[in-house]
Parts: sequence; structure tokens; C-alpha cells
Amino acid sequence: MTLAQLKVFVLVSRLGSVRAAAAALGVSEPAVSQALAALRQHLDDPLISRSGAGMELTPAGRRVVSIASQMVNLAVDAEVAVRQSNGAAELLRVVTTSTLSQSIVPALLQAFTARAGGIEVSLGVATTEEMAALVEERLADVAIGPRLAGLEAEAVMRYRLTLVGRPDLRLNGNGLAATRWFVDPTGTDRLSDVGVLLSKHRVPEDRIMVFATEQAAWSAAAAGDGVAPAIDHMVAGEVDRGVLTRVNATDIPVDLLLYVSSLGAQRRSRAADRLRRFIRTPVAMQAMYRPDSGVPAAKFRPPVYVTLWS
Amino acid sequence: MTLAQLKVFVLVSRLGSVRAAAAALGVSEPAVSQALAALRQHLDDPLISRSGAGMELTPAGRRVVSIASQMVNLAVDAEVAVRQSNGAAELLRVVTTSTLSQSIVPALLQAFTARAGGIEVSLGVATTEEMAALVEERLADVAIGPRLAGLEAEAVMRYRLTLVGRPDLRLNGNGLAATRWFVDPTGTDRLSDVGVLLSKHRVPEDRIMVFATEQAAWSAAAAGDGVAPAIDHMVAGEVDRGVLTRVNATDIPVDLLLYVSSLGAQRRSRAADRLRRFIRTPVAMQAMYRPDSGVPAAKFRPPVYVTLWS
DNA sequence: TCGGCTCCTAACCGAATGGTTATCTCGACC
DNA sequence: GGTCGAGATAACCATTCGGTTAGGAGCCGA
Repeated sequence: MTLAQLKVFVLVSRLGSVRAAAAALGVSEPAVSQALAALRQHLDDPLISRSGAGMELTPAGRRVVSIASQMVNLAVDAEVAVRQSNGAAELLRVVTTSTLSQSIVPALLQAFTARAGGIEVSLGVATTEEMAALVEERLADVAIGPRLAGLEAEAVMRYRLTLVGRPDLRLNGNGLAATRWFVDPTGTDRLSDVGVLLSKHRVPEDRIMVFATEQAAWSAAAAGDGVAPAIDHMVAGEVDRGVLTRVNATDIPVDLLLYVSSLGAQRRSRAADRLRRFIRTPVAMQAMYRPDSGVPAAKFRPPVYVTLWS
Repeated sequence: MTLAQLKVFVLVSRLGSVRAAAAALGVSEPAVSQALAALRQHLDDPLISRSGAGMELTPAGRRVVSIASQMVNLAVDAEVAVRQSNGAAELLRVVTTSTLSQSIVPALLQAFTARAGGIEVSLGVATTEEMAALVEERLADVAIGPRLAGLEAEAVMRYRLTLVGRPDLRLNGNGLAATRWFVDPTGTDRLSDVGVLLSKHRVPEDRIMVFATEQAAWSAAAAGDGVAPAIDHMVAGEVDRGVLTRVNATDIPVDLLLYVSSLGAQRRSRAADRLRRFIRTPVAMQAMYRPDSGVPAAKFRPPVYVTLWS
């Protein structure tokens, strides 16, 4: 029985699927399946099994999840305790969606680290579905994105999701469902803002093209036939320069709220607390709204993390 | 950071020595030292270091011990929870001293398992010093032996430690300190009853001969020049048959109390509770006092365990 | 200063862990 | 009754873990 196996088990039971847990951990599905198998063998109980949609815990499984969850949490505590005793920089692990990880959040975190000393920030990307589980299992300290149920969520800013295309773009009769959509990886996350937009407009799979970054999606829209969702104030420059134009339609643009979510005040780390306080300051607002708050060096962007912390 | 490493660390900090922890775990000393080294490297803190006699925790170490201890405990809980949910036999792990493990305790446990169904008992041997740590760290459920501080201890029976030798034995002028002492492994445990006896009579090391079992020590006493400590009612037969005779001296024989110690009522296992209740019954008393309650088959005596459970 | 005790390190080894890709099995669903 | 999706299994590989024995470093007491 290893801590890794317990962590896997907890995540599987939380997310209700081996696949989802594998994705959240950034490993292949058999890796998770095997860790689970090892734990099952060790404890001599299936713990959790498929049952139609989702999975179901056995009686023993139910008892083990809560214990395992505590253990995983304590493991985190131990590491934090040591760091703290030794005056080392605190570690703040932030998860966010792909879209936000490219502009708003890095700018925010950069301003934060510049202001608050002694905190080391790292940024991870996850789907909306995973974020809550990651925070609850202490695999991340703070989630920035849509409102997450079960966590202490707080609205921090309002932003507008708009649709852009090249200025001379003409939509044919079928409207948005018939044109091509250029999206960043967030588009594949059904619960994300962009995902919601796609399903609301019933955009068929074969019309969606996924790019690694939002910028890449804009470029494609500027060059070809199609539209790209974008955070309004981030494309303001391109629109002004006439490279792109906003496309209006039903429910577009849509005004959205950005939330910061973490565990309750008692259970979250001090660093998480400090970020939450910082995020309400004018400095933070300014950083998030500045369109050119381009990626400042490699500090926040070792490619794009798809995987989570160990 | 593995659970094994944490267990090692907790045990070292409790016993105040790498050697002692190694002995308690039944492994070599470098094994413990290395586990500790791995944990130190992982947490990037020495955690614990030598300081004259004993070892001293670093600030970080102090915080980690308590967390690690909780984790080790939870790991035990998890296994217990699964067993219990599945109606499997509960596991009761008993530690005792070498002397007691040869006669009284096996007889007691045999009577216990016969009476209480659904409990699987295993017996381990440890030094007095280790017993408390083993119970507190949940590596054992119950300790039977001398009174242990910090645990819920309860006196269960009175027994008499006596000294036997061959009937025609003549002690020379220097008395007991000058004769040879035949002891079982408990004699090497300074805090045990026999160990206390040896140091009280200032018996020099080279006069002490250690045998694997108490019986072997008696035989040696019956055959050669020397004395052997024995539990009075266990040698009654030999004395009656004239094979051995009791040797009297200052503080000998000595009347002692046998204690059963475990965690408090809230924290101990149900099986431990049941043993504690059983041990007060006449059936238990009878089993412990019967001299011929010889080792019943291999069930309780796969050689003698020197090592503990994983 | 010389043993001796205790802890640490080195070198090595087998087994378990954690990961991959490829394939099988099984239930849900047209 | 195919087919598809999701989980389990197989086969394989690199790394780590946990263990050993052998030997080195510090610190005490005689």
C-alpha cells in the first residue's frame, strides 16, 4: 500500500472514472488501473467497481476513501510543515483552465509574486471537472476559473467572452453552427465557458479545430474562414488594428465571472489566503485587465503544463 | 516519501536510536539508516540527529513526527476497516517478553481464541523498552508484561519469580554474584524482571549464559553449576520431582504483577478490548496458572518471533 | 590516544513500483 | 448482433525501494 496508490484510489472515487483520474494525474489509463489493482490486491477487496454510468464503492471502499484521503492530505501537510519550519518559500499550486492559463492568470500570478515575497507559484492546467477534486485532495491550493461547488468560491472579476473572425468574414445561412470554430484546448472541456458555448450553438465535432493556444486560434481565424472565441479585452488590440472583428450572435458576447476557489479558511494554506486577499486589490485587477500582459519570459510558461504535480 | 520510511522515522524518534528501531523492526541497522536518509533527502531536512546520548528532533522533525505518526496509524485503520467490512477475522497483535511468550501468554491466547470466535491472534516478542512504542505506533494492539507508562495498563495476575538450581547445588562465599546464571533472552533486556534481578545482584556479564528458551535454561541449571530464574508455578513440577530446587536469597523469590497494556478505550481495536475483558475471567486465570499448559502445537509458536509485523 | 559504540555511506542485489503500448473483456446501445 | 467505450490484463522497461554486507566518520570514556 503506497501513498501513490491511495492517491489514485481517492481520485478515481471522486471523479467517478479511471480515465478521468488518469487525465487529472497526467498519466495513461492503465497506470491508474494498475495502481488500483495493486491496492485491491493488497487490501483484498474490489473497493470500487463499475456500475452503469459511474462507479460504485464497496462498503469497505467507502471506509477506505475517507481514510486514504486523510493520509494523502497529511502527506501534503508534512511537506508544507518542513518547508515552513525552514523558512523556505511557500509553494502555491494554482490550477486553471487552458484559456485563462495563457493570459489572465499568468499576469495575475506574476503581479502576485512580485508583490508577495517568499512564495513560489506554479501553474497547472485542468478541466473544469477535475479542478474541484484537485483542490479538495490538496493536489492544488487554488483553482481559478468557473465557480466550483463544494469549495469556498469568490468572484474576482468580470470578463466578456466574445467571438472574433476576420473582418470580411461572411457567415452563410446556417450561421454559427455551419462555420468553423478555432478554439484552444479549453474547447474540449465540455463544462468550460467555451465548451458551453460550443454545445449551446450545437457546433458539430468536425467543425471544431483545436489549437495549442488562444493566440494560435485567433491567427487561424484572421487567416481563414471561421470564428474563434476570445476574451474580449485580450483581443481589443487586434480588433483596433483591423486584424479581427467581433462577431455578434445570440448569447454572444457573453459576460462571465471569474472565480477563485480554495478550501475553507481553516484548511487552506497561508499562501492561498494571501493570493485571495491580493486578488481583490487594484494592482491585481490592473494586471488581469491589461491586454498586453504578455507572457513574461519562461517563468510562468514552461510550455504548458498538462500534467499535475507529483 | 513512503509509509515505510515514515514508520521508520517515527520509531527512531520514539526509541531515540537507530539501532533500537532496527531491532524493533527486525532488520539491519543500515536498512533503518537508509530509510531515514531517503526521507531526509526527500524533505530536505535532517529531521533528527545525534546529540550526546539519544537523538534530537529538528524543529521540522518535531512537526513531521506527529504527522507521520498519524499517517502510520491511518494506514493501520484502513486495513482494519477493510477486514472488518468483509467480516474477516479481526487481527490481534500481541507483544510480550521472551519469558512470558513461552508459557503464560500462549496458554492465555489459546484459551482466548477458543472462547472468542472470529479473532486471529499473532504473538511477537520485544524488549520492555520497545513495547510501549510498538503499541503507541499501532504496530501491536496489546502488550503483556511489565507496567507500561503512557498506556492504559491493568494488572491481571500475580506471579512469583524464583531462582532454581540443581538440588545439591552449593553456593560459595560470594553468593549469587559468583555463580553462573542461566537465562532466556529476556535476561538481555535490562528493564525486564530478570534483567532487573541480574543488575540488582550485580551479576557480571561473563557469568550470564543466554539460552533460547526458559526450559533450556532450567535444563542447564539442572545439569550444571548455576542458577536459573523461573516463573515459580511453571517449575513446580520439576521441583516436586526433585530435578530442581528453589534457591532463596535476598529479594528472591520476588512477587511480580503482570500487566496488560493497550491504547485508551477510544483508540484501541475491538479485539484488544475483548482480550482485556477475557483476561479477567476465571478461564483466563486458570490457563495462565496451569503449569503444563504446554505449547499447543505450532499454532502459537512458529519458532519464536523476533521480528515484528510488517 | 585508543577502543568501542553508534550512525552514516558505499556497493550491490532482488523485488516491487510506476510507467508505457497493445490487446482482451464486458456491458450499453443502436 | 455489431460496435463502441471504458476498464482490466499482458508484456515489457526504468526506477525506486528495501534489504544485505563491508567499511568509514564522530564522539564518548578509559
